[in-house]
Amino acid sequence: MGGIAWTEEEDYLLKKCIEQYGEGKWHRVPQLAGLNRCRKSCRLRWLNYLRPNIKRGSFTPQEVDLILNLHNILGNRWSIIAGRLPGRTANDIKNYWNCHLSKKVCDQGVEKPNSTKEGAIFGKPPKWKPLQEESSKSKGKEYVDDQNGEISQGILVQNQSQNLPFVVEQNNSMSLGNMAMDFQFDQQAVVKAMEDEDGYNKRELWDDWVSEMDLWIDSL
DNA sequence: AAAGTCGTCAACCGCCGTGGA
DNA sequence: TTCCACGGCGGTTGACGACTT
Repeated sequence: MGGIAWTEEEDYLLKKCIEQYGEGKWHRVPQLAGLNRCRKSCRLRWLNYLRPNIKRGSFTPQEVDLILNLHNILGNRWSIIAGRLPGRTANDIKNYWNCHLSKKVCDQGVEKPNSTKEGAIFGKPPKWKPLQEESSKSKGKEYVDDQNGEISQGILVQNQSQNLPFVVEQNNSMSLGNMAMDFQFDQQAVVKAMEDEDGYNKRELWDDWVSEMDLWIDSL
Protein backbone atom coordinates (compact mmCIF):
# COMPACT_ATOMS: atom_id res chain seq x y z
CA MET A 1 0.00 0.00 0.00
CA GLY A 2 1.03 3.61 -0.38
CA GLY A 3 1.34 4.22 3.33
CA ILE A 4 0.95 2.74 6.78
CA ALA A 5 -2.12 0.53 6.94
CA TRP A 6 -4.81 1.35 9.47
CA THR A 7 -5.21 -1.08 12.35
CA GLU A 8 -8.54 -2.30 13.68
CA GLU A 9 -7.96 -0.27 16.80
CA GLU A 10 -7.38 2.91 14.81
CA ASP A 11 -10.54 2.25 12.82
CA TYR A 12 -12.46 1.75 16.03
CA LEU A 13 -11.15 4.99 17.52
CA LEU A 14 -11.92 6.98 14.40
CA LYS A 15 -15.40 5.53 14.05
CA LYS A 16 -16.15 6.22 17.68
CA CYS A 17 -14.91 9.78 17.33
CA ILE A 18 -17.05 10.48 14.26
CA GLU A 19 -20.09 8.93 15.91
CA GLN A 20 -19.56 11.12 18.94
CA TYR A 21 -18.60 14.42 17.33
CA GLY A 22 -19.91 14.04 13.81
CA GLU A 23 -18.19 14.58 10.47
CA GLY A 24 -16.22 17.72 9.76
CA LYS A 25 -13.66 19.55 11.88
CA TRP A 26 -11.09 17.11 10.61
CA HIS A 27 -8.25 19.10 12.08
CA ARG A 28 -9.55 18.17 15.53
CA VAL A 29 -10.24 14.51 14.80
CA PRO A 30 -6.72 13.15 15.40
CA GLN A 31 -6.64 14.77 18.81
CA LEU A 32 -10.22 13.89 19.74
CA ALA A 33 -9.80 10.31 18.60
CA GLY A 34 -6.35 9.92 20.07
CA LEU A 35 -4.88 8.95 16.74
CA ASN A 36 -1.36 9.54 15.51
CA ARG A 37 -2.64 10.35 12.02
CA CYS A 38 -3.03 13.58 10.16
CA ARG A 39 -6.42 15.15 9.49
CA LYS A 40 -6.29 14.12 5.85
CA SER A 41 -5.62 10.48 6.65
CA CYS A 42 -8.53 10.44 9.07
CA ARG A 43 -10.87 12.03 6.58
CA LEU A 44 -9.81 9.67 3.81
CA ARG A 45 -10.11 6.60 5.98
CA TRP A 46 -13.60 7.62 7.02
CA LEU A 47 -14.80 8.54 3.54
CA ASN A 48 -13.31 5.58 1.73
CA TYR A 49 -13.64 2.82 4.24
CA LEU A 50 -15.47 3.44 7.51
CA ARG A 51 -18.45 5.52 6.41
CA PRO A 52 -21.76 3.63 6.62
CA ASN A 53 -23.44 2.36 3.43
CA ILE A 54 -20.22 1.94 1.49
CA LYS A 55 -20.75 -0.68 -1.17
CA ARG A 56 -17.99 -3.26 -1.37
CA GLY A 57 -17.34 -5.91 -3.95
CA SER A 58 -17.19 -5.84 -7.72
CA PHE A 59 -18.98 -3.32 -9.88
CA THR A 60 -22.18 -4.42 -11.60
CA PRO A 61 -22.40 -4.13 -15.39
CA GLN A 62 -24.89 -1.28 -14.89
CA GLU A 63 -22.41 0.57 -12.70
CA VAL A 64 -19.60 0.01 -15.18
CA ASP A 65 -21.81 1.31 -17.95
CA LEU A 66 -22.63 4.40 -15.95
CA ILE A 67 -18.98 4.99 -15.11
CA LEU A 68 -18.04 4.77 -18.77
CA ASN A 69 -20.77 7.19 -19.78
CA LEU A 70 -20.08 9.63 -17.00
CA HIS A 71 -16.35 9.50 -17.55
CA ASN A 72 -16.91 10.20 -21.20
CA ILE A 73 -18.86 13.28 -20.20
CA LEU A 74 -17.03 14.45 -17.12
CA GLY A 75 -13.51 13.13 -17.47
CA ASN A 76 -11.60 12.30 -14.31
CA ARG A 77 -14.01 14.04 -11.97
CA TRP A 78 -14.24 11.05 -9.73
CA SER A 79 -16.07 12.70 -6.88
CA ILE A 80 -18.87 13.79 -9.17
CA ILE A 81 -19.04 10.38 -10.80
CA ALA A 82 -19.12 8.80 -7.34
CA GLY A 83 -22.00 11.07 -6.47
CA ARG A 84 -24.08 9.37 -9.15
CA LEU A 85 -23.16 5.87 -7.89
CA PRO A 86 -24.65 5.40 -4.42
CA GLY A 87 -22.34 3.60 -2.02
CA ARG A 88 -19.26 3.88 -4.22
CA THR A 89 -16.36 6.11 -3.29
CA ALA A 90 -14.41 8.32 -5.64
CA ASN A 91 -11.26 6.38 -4.78
CA ASP A 92 -12.90 3.05 -5.66
CA ILE A 93 -14.11 4.37 -8.97
CA LYS A 94 -10.76 5.91 -9.76
CA ASN A 95 -8.99 2.64 -8.95
CA TYR A 96 -11.46 0.63 -10.97
CA TRP A 97 -11.05 2.95 -13.89
CA ASN A 98 -7.26 2.82 -13.76
CA CYS A 99 -7.18 -0.97 -13.40
CA HIS A 100 -9.99 -2.06 -15.69
CA LEU A 101 -11.58 0.59 -17.81
CA SER A 102 -8.82 2.89 -19.01
CA LYS A 103 -7.09 0.03 -20.79
CA LYS A 104 -10.36 -1.23 -22.16
CA VAL A 105 -11.16 2.17 -23.57
CA CYS A 106 -7.70 2.41 -25.13
CA ASP A 107 -7.87 -1.13 -26.53
CA GLN A 108 -11.10 -0.23 -28.27
CA GLY A 109 -9.27 2.54 -30.02
CA VAL A 110 -11.14 5.23 -28.21
CA GLU A 111 -8.98 8.08 -27.13
CA LYS A 112 -8.57 7.94 -23.41
CA PRO A 113 -10.56 10.72 -21.90
CA ASN A 114 -8.56 12.99 -19.71
CA SER A 115 -9.91 15.71 -17.56
CA THR A 116 -6.85 17.79 -18.20
CA LYS A 117 -7.21 17.57 -21.95
CA GLU A 118 -10.01 17.60 -24.46
CA GLY A 119 -11.03 13.96 -24.14
CA ALA A 120 -14.06 14.48 -22.03
CA ILE A 121 -17.01 16.33 -23.40
CA PHE A 122 -16.76 18.76 -20.52
CA GLY A 123 -13.01 19.01 -20.73
CA LYS A 124 -11.19 21.08 -18.21
CA PRO A 125 -13.15 23.94 -16.82
CA PRO A 126 -11.96 27.05 -18.53
CA LYS A 127 -9.88 29.59 -16.74
CA TRP A 128 -12.49 32.13 -15.89
CA LYS A 129 -11.33 35.66 -15.55
CA PRO A 130 -13.54 38.15 -13.82
CA LEU A 131 -14.91 40.88 -16.03
CA GLN A 132 -15.31 43.08 -13.05
CA GLU A 133 -13.75 43.21 -9.68
CA GLU A 134 -15.03 40.30 -7.69
CA SER A 135 -16.97 41.30 -4.68
CA SER A 136 -16.44 39.37 -1.51
CA LYS A 137 -20.03 38.28 -1.75
CA SER A 138 -20.19 35.08 -3.69
CA LYS A 139 -23.01 35.69 -6.09
CA GLY A 140 -23.39 35.34 -9.78
CA LYS A 141 -20.37 37.06 -11.25
CA GLU A 142 -19.62 38.09 -14.76
CA TYR A 143 -16.79 36.20 -16.38
CA VAL A 144 -14.97 36.04 -19.65
CA ASP A 145 -13.46 32.89 -21.12
CA ASP A 146 -10.64 33.39 -23.58
CA GLN A 147 -8.82 30.09 -23.32
CA ASN A 148 -9.36 29.20 -26.96
CA GLY A 149 -8.94 32.69 -28.22
CA GLU A 150 -12.70 32.91 -28.45
CA ILE A 151 -14.22 35.32 -26.08
CA SER A 152 -17.46 34.31 -24.51
CA GLN A 153 -19.07 36.16 -21.71
CA GLY A 154 -21.46 35.03 -19.12
CA ILE A 155 -22.40 34.88 -15.52
CA LEU A 156 -20.59 32.24 -13.57
CA VAL A 157 -22.36 30.17 -11.00
CA GLN A 158 -20.15 27.84 -9.09
CA ASN A 159 -21.25 24.93 -6.99
CA GLN A 160 -19.12 24.62 -3.92
CA SER A 161 -19.76 20.99 -3.07
CA GLN A 162 -19.06 19.69 -6.55
CA ASN A 163 -16.73 22.38 -7.76
CA LEU A 164 -18.31 22.64 -11.17
CA PRO A 165 -18.83 26.00 -12.73
CA PHE A 166 -21.55 26.62 -15.25
CA VAL A 167 -22.25 29.74 -17.11
CA VAL A 168 -25.40 31.46 -18.19
CA GLU A 169 -24.13 33.19 -21.28
CA GLN A 170 -25.31 36.44 -22.72
CA ASN A 171 -26.68 34.73 -25.79
CA ASN A 172 -29.06 32.85 -23.50
CA SER A 173 -27.32 29.51 -23.86
CA MET A 174 -25.80 27.65 -21.00
CA SER A 175 -22.49 25.86 -20.85
CA LEU A 176 -20.53 23.71 -18.47
CA GLY A 177 -16.84 23.74 -19.27
CA ASN A 178 -16.55 23.02 -22.96
CA MET A 179 -19.87 21.30 -23.15
CA ALA A 180 -22.85 22.82 -24.88
CA MET A 181 -25.94 21.56 -23.17
CA ASP A 182 -28.62 20.08 -25.34
CA PHE A 183 -31.42 20.76 -22.95
CA GLN A 184 -32.91 23.99 -21.84
CA PHE A 185 -32.32 25.21 -18.36
CA ASP A 186 -34.62 27.69 -16.76
CA GLN A 187 -32.26 30.56 -17.31
CA GLN A 188 -34.72 33.23 -16.33
CA ALA A 189 -35.05 31.64 -12.95
CA VAL A 190 -31.29 31.60 -12.58
CA VAL A 191 -30.89 35.21 -13.56
CA LYS A 192 -33.80 36.25 -11.40
CA ALA A 193 -32.35 34.35 -8.50
CA MET A 194 -28.98 35.94 -9.04
CA GLU A 195 -30.58 39.34 -8.97
CA ASP A 196 -32.43 38.51 -5.82
CA GLU A 197 -30.26 39.79 -3.03
CA ASP A 198 -31.63 37.76 -0.17
CA GLY A 199 -33.62 34.95 -1.71
CA TYR A 200 -30.69 33.54 -3.61
CA ASN A 201 -30.25 29.84 -3.12
CA LYS A 202 -27.48 28.27 -5.13
CA ARG A 203 -28.12 24.85 -3.69
CA GLU A 204 -31.65 24.65 -5.04
CA LEU A 205 -30.51 25.83 -8.42
CA TRP A 206 -27.78 23.29 -8.45
CA ASP A 207 -30.11 20.47 -7.43
CA ASP A 208 -32.42 21.44 -10.25
CA TRP A 209 -29.52 21.39 -12.60
CA VAL A 210 -28.34 17.99 -11.36
CA SER A 211 -31.82 16.60 -11.88
CA GLU A 212 -31.74 17.84 -15.44
CA MET A 213 -28.29 16.32 -15.76
CA ASP A 214 -29.55 12.94 -14.53
CA LEU A 215 -32.32 12.92 -17.08
CA TRP A 216 -29.86 13.83 -19.74
CA ILE A 217 -27.44 11.08 -18.68
CA ASP A 218 -30.25 8.53 -18.63
CA SER A 219 -31.06 9.43 -22.19
CA LEU A 220 -27.54 8.69 -23.39
C1' DA B 1 9.73 -24.44 -5.70
C1' DA B 2 11.68 -20.04 -6.62
C1' DA B 3 11.92 -15.82 -8.98
C1' DG B 4 9.91 -12.43 -11.69
C1' DT B 5 5.90 -9.85 -13.29
C1' DC B 6 1.40 -7.98 -13.02
C1' DG B 7 -2.91 -6.26 -10.99
C1' DT B 8 -5.23 -4.27 -7.23
C1' DC B 9 -6.29 -0.77 -4.08
C1' DA B 10 -5.43 1.67 0.41
C1' DA B 11 -2.92 5.46 1.61
C1' DC B 12 -0.28 9.53 0.78
C1' DC B 13 1.00 13.91 -1.64
C1' DG B 14 0.52 18.29 -3.46
C1' DC B 15 -2.36 21.56 -5.21
C1' DC B 16 -6.49 24.54 -5.24
C1' DG B 17 -10.57 27.13 -3.64
C1' DT B 18 -12.84 29.05 0.22
C1' DG B 19 -13.73 31.54 4.28
C1' DG B 20 -12.43 33.81 8.37
C1' DA B 21 -9.24 36.78 10.93
C1' DT C 1 -6.22 43.21 0.92
C1' DT C 2 -3.48 39.69 2.55
C1' DC C 3 -2.53 35.67 5.02
C1' DC C 4 -3.50 31.30 6.81
C1' DA C 5 -5.95 27.15 8.06
C1' DC C 6 -8.90 24.01 6.37
C1' DG C 7 -11.55 20.83 3.36
C1' DG C 8 -11.58 18.61 -0.81
C1' DC C 9 -9.88 16.72 -4.99
C1' DG C 10 -7.14 14.07 -8.53
C1' DG C 11 -2.71 11.93 -9.29
C1' DT C 12 0.63 8.84 -7.67
C1' DT C 13 2.89 5.43 -4.84
C1' DG C 14 4.01 1.08 -3.09
C1' DA C 15 2.73 -3.19 -0.41
C1' DC C 16 0.90 -7.40 -1.20
C1' DG C 17 -1.35 -11.25 -3.32
C1' DA C 18 -2.06 -13.71 -7.68
C1' DC C 19 -0.27 -15.36 -11.63
C1' DT C 20 3.35 -16.78 -14.93
C1' DT C 21 7.71 -18.49 -16.29
